[in-house]
Amino acid sequence: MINVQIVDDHKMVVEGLSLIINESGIAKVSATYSCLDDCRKGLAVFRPDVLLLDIIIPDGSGVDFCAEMRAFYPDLKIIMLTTLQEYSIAKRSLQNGALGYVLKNALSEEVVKAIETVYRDEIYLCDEINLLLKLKRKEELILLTPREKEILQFISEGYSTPQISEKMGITIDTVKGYRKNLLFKFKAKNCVVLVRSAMEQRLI
Amino acid sequence: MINVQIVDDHKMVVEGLSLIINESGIAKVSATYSCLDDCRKGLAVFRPDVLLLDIIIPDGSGVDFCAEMRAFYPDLKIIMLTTLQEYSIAKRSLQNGALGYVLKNALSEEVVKAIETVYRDEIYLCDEINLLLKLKRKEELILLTPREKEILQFISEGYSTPQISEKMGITIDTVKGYRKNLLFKFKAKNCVVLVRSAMEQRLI
DNA sequence: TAATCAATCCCCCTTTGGGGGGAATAAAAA
DNA sequence: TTTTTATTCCCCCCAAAGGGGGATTGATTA
Repeated sequence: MINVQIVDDHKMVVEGLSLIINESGIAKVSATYSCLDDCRKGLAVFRPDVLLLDIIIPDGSGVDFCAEMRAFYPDLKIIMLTTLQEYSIAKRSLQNGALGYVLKNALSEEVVKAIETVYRDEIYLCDEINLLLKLKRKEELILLTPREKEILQFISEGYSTPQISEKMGITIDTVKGYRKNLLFKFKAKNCVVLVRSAMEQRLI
Repeated sequence: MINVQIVDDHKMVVEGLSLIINESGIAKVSATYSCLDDCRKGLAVFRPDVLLLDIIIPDGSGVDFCAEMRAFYPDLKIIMLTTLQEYSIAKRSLQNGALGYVLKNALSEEVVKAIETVYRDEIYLCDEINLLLKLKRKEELILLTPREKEILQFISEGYSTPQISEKMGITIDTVKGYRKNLLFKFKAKNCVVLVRSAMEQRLI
């Protein structure tokens, strides 16, 4: 019997999912958490074989949490369970050590299949994500430096270049340089598109 | 026995929810749909007492669909079932004739309670939304004219004022006028904030 | 050691954005 | 009928954005 735990703040998903997993006969849900902090504490006490992990969680990002838990518990198999059908998120998750990626609009049986697969230490991706990864394999992930993230954040809050330069204690020209570089990295024709892309990739 | 149908593209939610509603003994799920178009066809054939309606659906907006269905079937009770804990969405839903608003991170029992309540033609709001509506009662909803929506869309796609004027066949000055008006309506200091707010309110 | 890269700064220039006004038209609502 | 509202257009002006080119430091990495 595979020991499974779930992190998701949507109680309805958790309840429905638990029912289905427990009835499958091959796995059972030993604990559920609605936030990352609870999960952190729970895993320290009682460690499951497989962790089903949502990405949008009130107290943090499931993607980052994935990397954190993999560092602590290298044997833990993590399956991302999310509504986000986006290449950048899926790729980031896999880079952070997730073994599975299942969309919430998949059938529940798919979760059971995913649990079995990652338990054998194999990767399980639902069809939609598999396709996305194949199609967009060439597209590179946008990696931002800390300074770039700061400036992106200020831009998205509507601050102008002079205002940002004052807030950060650097010259206007430096800020301008970062702006240009951000536009280049995102292939965005202006700040509006830049912020929109960043929001869609959950970088803001 | 209250007759319930569900529209939600997250099959896991639908499956879990159906189990719980059917086991409650007071309601049963007679059909489920994963898109609005299926639901439109289904309701024409077999009409339930209560419709549980997600807001983010692949082929359209649950909020708009709510108004559409209420026009066709005035007796149909609609409960919005969503992850969106946002004032503007909740208010828009109620204005469009929804009788209930339940967050997906509520307990499943809350859905059963909501079904019973709206079946008696009373309004059911989960606590979080009730609080939001009380707190933000003064904040006015942003209503956009068709032309404003078009221009907002173009702005969010990164087009400049001259480009928009060309695309729409109106002068640059007219587009400028709309821009200024949009900034005013959203109380946004520039286009970046405008688009960000619009995205957060799902107007884009 | 040589090469990268993040972070900082500088110059040039043109286009776009945004704040301030105002006004005509036609349709819809009061 | 009067009033509101959506749509359209016009003026002025300045600040900000964005495209192009560059350079220097210091840390990390190959």
